[in-house]
Amino acid sequence: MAFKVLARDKHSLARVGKLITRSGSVETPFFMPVATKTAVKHVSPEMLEAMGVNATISNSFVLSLRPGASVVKKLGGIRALSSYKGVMFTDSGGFQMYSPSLYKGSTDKGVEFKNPYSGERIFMTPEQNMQLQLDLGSDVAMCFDTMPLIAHSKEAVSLAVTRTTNWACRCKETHDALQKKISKKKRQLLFGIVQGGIHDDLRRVSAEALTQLDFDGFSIGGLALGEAKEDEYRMIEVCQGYLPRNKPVYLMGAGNPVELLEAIERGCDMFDSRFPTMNARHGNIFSWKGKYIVTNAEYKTSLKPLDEGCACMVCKRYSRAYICHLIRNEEGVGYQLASYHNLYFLQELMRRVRKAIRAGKFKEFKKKFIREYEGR
RNA sequence: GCGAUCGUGGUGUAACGGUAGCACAACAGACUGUGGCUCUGUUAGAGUGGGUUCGACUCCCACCUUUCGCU
Repeated sequence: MAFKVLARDKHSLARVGKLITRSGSVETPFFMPVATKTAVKHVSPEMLEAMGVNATISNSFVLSLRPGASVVKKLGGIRALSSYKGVMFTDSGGFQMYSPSLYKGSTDKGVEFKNPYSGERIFMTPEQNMQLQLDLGSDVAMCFDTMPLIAHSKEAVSLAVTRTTNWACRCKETHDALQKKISKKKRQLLFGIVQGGIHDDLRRVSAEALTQLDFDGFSIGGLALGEAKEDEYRMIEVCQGYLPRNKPVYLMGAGNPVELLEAIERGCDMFDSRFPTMNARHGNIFSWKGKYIVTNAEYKTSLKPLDEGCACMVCKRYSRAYICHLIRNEEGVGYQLASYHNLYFLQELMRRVRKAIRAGKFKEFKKKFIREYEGR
């Protein structure tokens, strides 16, 4: 069993659980930073450990380009490469269909990508992707999915759902076969991904089909990409109506603090996003009193910490003025300090959420947080 | 002193006898399973004075200014 529920909220689907992998377990709900090439931008594995981040997600497709699967395999996997101690996820690369510079096209067989470094074309099948993620040695792998764009027609999204389901079967079959000789406790976990855009019926079709396969967890993909928040939350609700309640649910790509609480209330257990680190690089700071932009002129001379309610290493020591100055002048340390703070903020938010759920006070916690964060 | 030359937002520049455009900077915002990328708004300009003209940043004159040359 890769997942255990430890506590449930009485008034919603919110819950505290434990994701158990071969490299350790992580309490849910949790947020994992994006470490595409096994590094969170500007934040070392050591710093992640210091702030209590015990899971990250890297990108198998990007790692296959550099340093390459054979190099990583020779080293003994991405943990040996990075020496990060937490649980390591890998994403398949399906999301890179979203990137015009990498994605060329796809068929029922697989996806054609372009290697941006060499220009050469790469054709990747679900089977190859499973082998790749095993070679990289992550603790949790994601299915190779087909990512419909928001702008796509319902017909196109429907085709993406069919293909994603088909590929999920192939991923599961390949993944099982490749790990047949490995003991259950030492196996890499595999999550299926629900697609379906913002269409209730397509989400249902996708979720029901995936549920037929015995995945270790289920991801909800294709959201948090600019659609209306009400559509996003409704899609989560639709998916949750068909996904098994004894498996972890992973909302992919979500990283906005309020959005995380809304998703947790609707039964989601885990999240990843570049939102906190990307915002940090652009000077956008998360705080308990809301998001603000520290590079704005008014902070040039502010000696306050980024967030007066924060206990992180950055807030204990550095001023807004310093970080404002560093980021304005493109100093890497500025990106690092802001990224550290934003990631710490989400970690602390998740800690408080777990505590509130355990205490039976999730709804009150959420209400209070949103009121203060959004200033109303 | 004489001659030539230059003068357009904070900076660098463009066009034109008929609404002064662009880039950077500044100011504000966006960003959600690659990207210190990128995107979106906003502010802000004709050296001074006169003349010609329906109309002048544009043509003419004087002064001031820049740069160069000559004595």
